[in-house]
Amino acid sequence: MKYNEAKDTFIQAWGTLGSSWGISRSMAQVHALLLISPDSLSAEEIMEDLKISRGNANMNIRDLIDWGLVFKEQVPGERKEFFYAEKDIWKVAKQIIKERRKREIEPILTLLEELKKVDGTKTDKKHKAFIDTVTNLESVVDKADFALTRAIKLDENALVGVLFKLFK
Amino acid sequence: MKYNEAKDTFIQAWGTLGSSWGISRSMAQVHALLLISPDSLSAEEIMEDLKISRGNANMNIRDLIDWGLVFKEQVPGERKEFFYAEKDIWKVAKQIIKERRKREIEPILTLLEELKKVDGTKTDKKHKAFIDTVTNLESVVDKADFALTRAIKLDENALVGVLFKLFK
DNA sequence: AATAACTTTCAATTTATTTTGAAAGTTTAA
DNA sequence: TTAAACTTTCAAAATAAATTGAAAGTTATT
Repeated sequence: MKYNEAKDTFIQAWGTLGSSWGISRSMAQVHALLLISPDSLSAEEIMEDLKISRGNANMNIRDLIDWGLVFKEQVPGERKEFFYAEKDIWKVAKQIIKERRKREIEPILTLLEELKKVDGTKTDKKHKAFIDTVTNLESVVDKADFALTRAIKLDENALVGVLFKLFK
Repeated sequence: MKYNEAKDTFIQAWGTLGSSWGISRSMAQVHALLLISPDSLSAEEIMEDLKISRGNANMNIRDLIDWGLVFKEQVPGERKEFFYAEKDIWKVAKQIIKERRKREIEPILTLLEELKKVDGTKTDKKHKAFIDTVTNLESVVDKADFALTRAIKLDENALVGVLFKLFK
């Protein structure tokens, strides 16, 4: 396979995968492009390469910076900004977990805590089922949260090592 | 908070969370409704409760069955089908991981393996960066896959126990 | 302080996804 | 075997999300 074909396949696949995880296709594609670029790229280059508009490029670059996955850089002698991605995929994964935890897990736990306070009596079947589900859900989310928080403090191999030992 | 308010809040929140993980709002809502229902529900009841069309209800129920999260049941003396969800959230989580692994992780690993074969020489900077990213990505996805495969074989508390020990 | 280089914004548009609902299909019961 | 009960399908419509691009905003240069 030629380089350009492989590159396009990669960017396209990353975009598709992104969509199925709630990340916009363009954002995933900008990320993919920066992941495989040895040098940092300007907004101009990203637009041209992915054939997207200036506004789209700008917005997705900003979002990636917000997610802590992309950084900007000043190149001496150049006025415009250049962007590069964190290349260490384990760091990338940890960063994504960290952000989603903050954006999604925390609010959900707050909500579940609130929902447990619903009015009702033990004898009401619907009330009981509701409390049971919410309580069980909170317990699992809580434990997953704990596990993830610990996992992202480990290095790439340690987590696997731990789980491996458990099954040896 | 009154039961009905809590119920609606829960269903609505679950729908929103679903959207941000690539699951359609309705599908997540049908799931949420079944999770908190003490009894199994007919398509009719689901449609009415969530105010969605027959086609939409049918389709999302089928998808949930495909995902292994919902089951159908025949109620003696009734012609229509009734549906109920797996209530054990740890089992639900394991099932979702299992399905996403099959649907998404496996194809990605196949693709990455393929992309490593791209033509090029060691001296080409772009080629090298591409191979590095793909290789690193494959290594992380592989390890995550391994970790997840092991994790879903554990019970709800064991995983937390393992990670806890590691940090004690 | 004027201009050029560059970045950001956002209303309008396009594209993608979800939902509807009526018709077709299927199953069960009389 | 007919009809009623129920389920599935799918083209059209509605909704939601992403994208465009031109104008406004900002910053650096002369």
